Amino acid sequence: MDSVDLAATRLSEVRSKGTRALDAEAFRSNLEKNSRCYSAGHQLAFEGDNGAPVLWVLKGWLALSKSLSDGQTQIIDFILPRDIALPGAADGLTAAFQVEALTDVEVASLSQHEWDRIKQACPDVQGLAVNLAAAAQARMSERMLRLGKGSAPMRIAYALLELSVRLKSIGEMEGDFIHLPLTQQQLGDFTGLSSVHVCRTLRRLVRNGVITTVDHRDIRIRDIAALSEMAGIDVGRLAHEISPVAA
Amino acid sequence: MDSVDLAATRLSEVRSKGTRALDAEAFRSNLEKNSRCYSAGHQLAFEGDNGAPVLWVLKGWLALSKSLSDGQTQIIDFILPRDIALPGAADGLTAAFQVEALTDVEVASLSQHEWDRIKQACPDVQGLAVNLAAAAQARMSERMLRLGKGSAPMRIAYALLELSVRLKSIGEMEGDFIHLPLTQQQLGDFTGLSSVHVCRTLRRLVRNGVITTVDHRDIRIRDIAALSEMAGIDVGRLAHEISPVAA
DNA sequence: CGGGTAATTGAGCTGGTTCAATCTGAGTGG
DNA sequence: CCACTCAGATTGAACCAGCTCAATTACCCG
Repeated sequence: MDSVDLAATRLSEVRSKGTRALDAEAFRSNLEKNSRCYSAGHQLAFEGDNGAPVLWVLKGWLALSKSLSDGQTQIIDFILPRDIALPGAADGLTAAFQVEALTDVEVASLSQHEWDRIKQACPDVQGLAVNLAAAAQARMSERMLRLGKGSAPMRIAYALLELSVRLKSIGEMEGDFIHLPLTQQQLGDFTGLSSVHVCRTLRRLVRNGVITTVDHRDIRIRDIAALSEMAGIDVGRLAHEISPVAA
Repeated sequence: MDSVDLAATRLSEVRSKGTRALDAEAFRSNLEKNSRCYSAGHQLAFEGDNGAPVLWVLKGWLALSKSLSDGQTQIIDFILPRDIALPGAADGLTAAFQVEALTDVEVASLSQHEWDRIKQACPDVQGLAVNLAAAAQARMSERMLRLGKGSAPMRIAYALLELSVRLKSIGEMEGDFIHLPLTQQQLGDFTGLSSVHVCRTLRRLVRNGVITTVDHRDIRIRDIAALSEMAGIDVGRLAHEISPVAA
């Protein structure tokens, strides 16, 4: 399945109520026309940039992050395949986030104007965007709760579960393995912890038999019940709350 | 100006591109029909409730919050007059937040179905919703950055500035005074701090002449430059990034 | 093999927490 | 007008989770 098919798949899921196929065609050609590849580590945009485009990820991971003046960085969200990143601030003019490719990525980049046009032409896309935005808000809220009030183990456990749920929903989870294209530093920027403490916390999870790690990047969840309890969440409920188009 | 006029005002701002006035009428009558008043402290919804309605706030403040099983609470966002709260999770079925009235409020409550209908009938409302959602995401992101990586003074300073910007944009800021209908406990739930530390941090701000407090609820910003620096933000830029319909 | 990045581990420090005592101010009833 | 009450604010003291600093190890790649 190539990457455009991936997006089309998600589209067809949404199109369950039966609207015009032509819209999907127009949209697909637009995506194809605009899609580009970038390699891991590439910066697609910086905070404060003008003319923030809409980014439709076909393949790979993006990180949306914000930084303080002292260089401390917080990863606000990960954008996975089939997701749409709207890095614009409320003024619609500047980017609210820095956007970095965490893996090699294939991304369709649309200007605000093109994006508006596509949404008009294709109600499916409009609906998909609304669903994806709701999912993004839901998972950000769960993270904020833990960022504000949770312990380090809870934050790490939640991050692993959130990502496993999201990967599973796009068919990129193999059994109970998740591949995280992240350094411990980045996992710390995501969970609001120092890289050192991420390491210690992960080691403790391994020692307790909750997870095992291979290669520092591939994590196997051995005891999902323990992990869920640590994260303070029921995995089934989480999947409902943060997955777009659960139906 | 009564509360429905308030909402209509915001609507007319958005309607600058000149669409049908009838839509606005239909929408107004729908709002009027559905608006209700609740008194401070009233719980409008609980996390996990079924059939989460859309809440259009005409008057007063709401808090959207989430809690851990040990009772620790994080306030995810405040909903101010003219804002629309979408407390639904991604599944569209259950509420992702607890919704509490912080003051006496007047709120129009719409079911998902009514909300969809209004958005269809009145593109202005659709556009407004998109703008408000973008603003909400932008301010949540700023807070996440500080929740993950900022010190207590930075979080408090940012919270004060965010709220002052938002109050100013709806004309509810009198000079350099902001009235916060919040206990220090709630301010702590918002900033991810204990109420004790909120108190200490506010006292320090007062001691340094950055703010003064009256009555524990009315805060006067005396040195906005110092507060901005502490928050790590430029107030003008913040206003652009988190204010819907800046134009 | 050398060089560089990321992970791991140890040691000590500190910002923010918890616990607990007191203080303040707005009601409330007599 | 005062005494009583109760929620919230304030302050002190002790504690600790997570941080920083620093050294070492593991791994990848040319």
